[in-house]
Amino acid sequence: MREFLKTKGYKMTPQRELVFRSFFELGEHVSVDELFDRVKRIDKAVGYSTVWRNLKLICEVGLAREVTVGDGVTRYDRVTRKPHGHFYCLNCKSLQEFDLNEIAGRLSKVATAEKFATESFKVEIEGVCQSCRDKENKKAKRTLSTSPKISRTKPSRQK
Amino acid sequence: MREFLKTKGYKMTPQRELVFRSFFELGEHVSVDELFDRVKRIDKAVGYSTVWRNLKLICEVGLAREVTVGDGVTRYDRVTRKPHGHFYCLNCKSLQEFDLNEIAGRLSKVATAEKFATESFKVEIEGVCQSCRDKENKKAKRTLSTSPKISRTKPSRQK
DNA sequence: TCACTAAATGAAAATCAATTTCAATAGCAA
DNA sequence: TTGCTATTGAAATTGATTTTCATTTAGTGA
Ligand SMILES: [Mn+2]
Ligand SMILES: [Mn+2]
Ligand SMILES: [Zn+2]
Ligand SMILES: [Zn+2]
Repeated sequence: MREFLKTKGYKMTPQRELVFRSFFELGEHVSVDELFDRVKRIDKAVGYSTVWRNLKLICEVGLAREVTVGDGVTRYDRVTRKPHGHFYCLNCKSLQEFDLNEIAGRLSKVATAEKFATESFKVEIEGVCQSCRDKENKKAKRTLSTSPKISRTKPSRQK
Repeated sequence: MREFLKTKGYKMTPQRELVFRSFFELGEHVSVDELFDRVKRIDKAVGYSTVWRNLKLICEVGLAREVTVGDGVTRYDRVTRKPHGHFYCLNCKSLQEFDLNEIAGRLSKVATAEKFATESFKVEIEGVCQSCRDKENKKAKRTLSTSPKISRTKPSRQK
């Protein structure tokens, strides 16, 4: 890792080391805040901007990609294996991955047909995950009179 | 229109009328700022928040959808005909649409297989559009020595 | 080992789109 | 008309992201 960065003109520092390691431990769909919390648990002197900058760097060198699902918080997704799309649960805000190889093929064709030089795909399915629907069903059984539907309102940017 | 809104408990006002009309005139992939500018040209007394709120309302009543391409600016897309995906040119930031009916079918299958209750799809192809590549090629012919590649850097949120 | 230089850091400030607040205004139903 | 409520516009707030800047540090090579 140190060597890898050195060839690109970057230096290795304890903070960078920690941020990188923490990111790869956390794995998928990590937000800056989540990573910052994680890093702070080990070294509370590390600054937010350091975490942010190193997350950007991880993307810069091609080890992660930004994922924006429209809830106002950018997540960072480790670049591994084959391309994948995301299920985004509007209720619990979780992300699940699904394979994209079949669909990617079709998208490539479309892009070629339209003379578009593809850099990447972004495929997202918004809806409600099974776990949320199960919970909802249980609740519905208890409360037969009213129908407390799952709120599918788009989340506000505020906490 | 007035009647349509009335049934949902909304009132019609000159400002609302103007915002709605302007939105449908502009058509596709409109940002709040763009719409605000347009509206202001006709009535400069209309406030930004009024435009914003009415754009939200247009979505609320199902006439438009938000489109987020990851450049930090939400666009609003008139809901028409069949579902479509977007080409997003990383160079000129333009959006082009492409048909999604074939791909949508596959996505539905994937969602069903994973017990996910789909609400909507979001399919985006990032890359460089033909027009941008043409310009680039012309430039390359003139300047044979250097190679002034198109910047594919993700745009900053700042103006 | 030592000194030098560019890169990196942390705190704070700035930016920016999005959203809310609030007092004043204006639809519209009765 | 009257009264109630939705709507408006300006300004303030929010929350994520990004930059600034003074200081520290990694890596280089004498
Ligand atoms: Mn992922
Ligand atoms: Mn569109
Ligand atoms: Zn869920
Ligand atoms: Zn272009």
